[in-house]
Parts: sequence; structure tokens; C-alpha cells
Amino acid sequence: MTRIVEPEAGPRSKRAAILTAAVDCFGEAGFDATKWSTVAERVGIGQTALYHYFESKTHCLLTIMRLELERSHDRFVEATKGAEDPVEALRAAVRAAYDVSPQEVLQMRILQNHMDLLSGTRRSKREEAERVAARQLVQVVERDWTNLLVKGMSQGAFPLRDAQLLGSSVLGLIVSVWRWYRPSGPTPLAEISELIEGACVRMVAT
Amino acid sequence: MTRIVEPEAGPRSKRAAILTAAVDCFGEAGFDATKWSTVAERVGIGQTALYHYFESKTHCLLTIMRLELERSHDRFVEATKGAEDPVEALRAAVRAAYDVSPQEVLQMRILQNHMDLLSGTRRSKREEAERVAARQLVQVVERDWTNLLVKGMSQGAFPLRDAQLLGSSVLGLIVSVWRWYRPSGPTPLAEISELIEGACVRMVAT
DNA sequence: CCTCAACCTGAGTTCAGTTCAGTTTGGTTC
DNA sequence: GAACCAAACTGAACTGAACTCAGGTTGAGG
Repeated sequence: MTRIVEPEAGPRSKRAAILTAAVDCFGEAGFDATKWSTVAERVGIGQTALYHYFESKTHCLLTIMRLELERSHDRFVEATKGAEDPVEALRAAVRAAYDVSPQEVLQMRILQNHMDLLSGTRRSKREEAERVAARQLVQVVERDWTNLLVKGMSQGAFPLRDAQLLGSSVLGLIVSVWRWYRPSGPTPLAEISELIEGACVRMVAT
Repeated sequence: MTRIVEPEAGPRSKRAAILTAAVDCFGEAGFDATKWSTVAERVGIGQTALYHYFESKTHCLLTIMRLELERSHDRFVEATKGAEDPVEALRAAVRAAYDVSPQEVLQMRILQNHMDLLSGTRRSKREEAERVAARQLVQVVERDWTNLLVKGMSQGAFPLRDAQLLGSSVLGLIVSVWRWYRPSGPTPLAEISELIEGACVRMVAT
């Protein structure tokens, strides 16, 4: 478990600005559809300056994905740490998953649309480091949900089932929303959150 | 609703061979990671010959996705046409969704990994035609599931809920499996099918 | 004010995808 | 069985976006 040390920002670093611009572009237009030079333009630097911060367009994408995974994990821990009752913990975790800013919606969309990148190994060092870190975080998040189910089953709050498989399924159900959800769409996120919360509880606790 | 007429195969057409090779490559290595020329090699033709059958690499991908969506829809209709009881219809539909060949597993994986392509419009005619057809088929498949739920609710077999949202969720849960499932993995598809079948019934019918 | 690392740039390279300008193949017609 | 022609194919050239290179600029700390 090699953690990536976030490059500490020099006072005139544009790393954060690049990430923000990239999230906007990749999230709205899609990774392939957005030119790397467009991101540079939006930040107000030449294209080659991007390579001072990221080894490649893909390296930037993988960084966005890792950061989003870290965020998801942190929010899960935060949301469930207080709850005693497994059903309440599950509900809190689902609500936390949908308690996100518009920027974070884009990040989740990007993450979901490019999960397949985490399978194959990458050529360059820093890309591969981000990939491995992200892959590990996926497992961490999966373990988060699985552990929640295991605890509930052992306490008798949930019927006994394959916790690993059911955990992945619950997670899959929750994140599948990000493939189609649009803030401008007809369904508000609160409504989605509520329906999915109920669905998860029925899936697990019935 | 403009249906795409499948180019009827001349006796020495390699279209089918190209599609098969492309599904293997795109499914195993990923679309971006596989060189278009590799597909040509595997079929045993020069790279430029590919353009006799597909306008572009992406056009081929979109065709694969459309064909898979058509298949999914057909299987759903086939599986549910006999069933009277809504719960049995739901169970049959889920089982049908996982009753697939290894080739079809790859096709589902490709479809899931590139759903985002269906959002933005395409430059070229034939690509755009495939994209629109695929997008429509996504809606058809969503309607398949939603209608199943509506029927069940009106018959009193399922409690009343937002059928559209719940339908998308059920579908999302089912297809989320294709992101991580590998035939070589530890969990057999039969086991997954069974767990998801139960989960869907509890989600919808409880 | 001097220094040096962080930050940036324009010009050039690469390479996969694609286009072009034809050539081959084999079934059909007379 | 020769002529024809559309489907099938090819090698060479082109394109454009990602990336490299060889330096130039800037500003915070000494």
C-alpha cells in the first residue's frame, strides 16, 4: 500500500486550476472528446505547460479518479462512524453517497465512465502509480460496504447472504445513477437518493 | 425511429469476422488500448480494408453496441412473453440477462464501458446513425423493464413506486455486474444471477 | 539585488487513425 | 470463354492531437 504524496502546491502552482478545468471538460464533453489543449486554454497557459503538472492527459484523468475515490471513502467513513443500528448505518451511507456538489457529480461521472482504465497496467511510472492507488481505493470502498453488511448480518439485523457479492451489488446500484443523472434533468437528486435508500434497505435487510 | 438496415453480406464479406475480432480485442484489452490495425491483422487483411466495412474505429464500436442492445431487448421479450405472474416475469427477465455466452459477456462489457459515447452527437453520417439507433435502443430496454414494473404495480403484485426510476435502478443493478465480472474470476455467473434475481425481487416486490 | 527552482513557451516529433488513387478478384452476362 | 463490373482490397501519403525538446521567464527567499 504505497500512498501517493500529493505534490505540495507552490504559491503559483496551477495544479488545482488544471484539475478543476479538466473535471469540467472531461465531465461535460467526455475525456476523449475534449482536447488536452482546451484544458490548457481554459486555465490560461500553453499546452506544454500542462506537462509540468501531469505526465499525460491520462495521468490527469487517473488523478481525478483517485481523488474522487478518496473522497467517496472519506465520506462513507464520516457518515457511518456514529451509527449503531446497521439499518441506520446503511441509510446514512446511501444518503452520504448522494450528498454531493455539482463538481462532485462530474467527478463521479468521470470515475464511472473510465473504471476500465484501472484494469490494464500503464507504461509510465506516475500513471501506473495513480492507477494502482485508484485500484486499491476501489477495493477499499468495496470493503467499506461489505464490512457494513457483514456487521449487520452478524448482529442479526440482515439475513445471511454472500456479503461480498451483495456489497458489490449495492455499490453498483448506487453508482449506476451517475451514468445517467444530470443536474438539469427532470429528477432531483433528493428523490433519487430516497428511492435508492429504500431499495438498498429492502435488498439487504428483508 | 429509423432502423438501420444491416448491410447484406456478400459471399466474401469479412464484416462478421471483423466484428468478432473487434469484440475480442475491445473486450479484452479495451477500445482505446487496441490498435485498429491489430483488428485488421487478426482478420487477415490490411488496415485500409477495414474502411470498406466501417467508416471508422468508432463506427465499428457503435455497431457492436447497437447489436448488443438489440440482442438484450430480444432476449428480454423472449424471456417474459410467457409469464403471467409479474414476479415470475421479473425473475425470468433477470435470469435471461445473465444467460449469455462468453462472447456476449465481452459485448456487454464493451457496451457498459462506452455508454457515454451515446450522449454527444457524431461528426459522420453512419456513426451518427448507429449512435442514434443505440440511444433509442437504450430507451427501449429501459421501457421494457419499466413496463414490467408498471404491470406488476397495477396488478397489485408490486407496491406502488416511481416505476421509471425503479426500472432504471433495477437495470443499473443488473448491468453493473459486467464492469467487474470475469469468466476466469472466482464467482460463477450462476451464483451472481441467483443473488441478483433475489435482490431485484426484494427491491421491487417487498 | 541575486539566485535558483518552479514555471512556462514555440518549434518540432510521433503515431494511430484516416484518406487517396488506384489494383485485384470472382461472380454474371452475352 | 471473353468482357464486364461491383465488391474487396492495397501501399503510400496525410492529419491532427498528444507529447518531447531545448531552452527562456518569473518571483520568493536569501
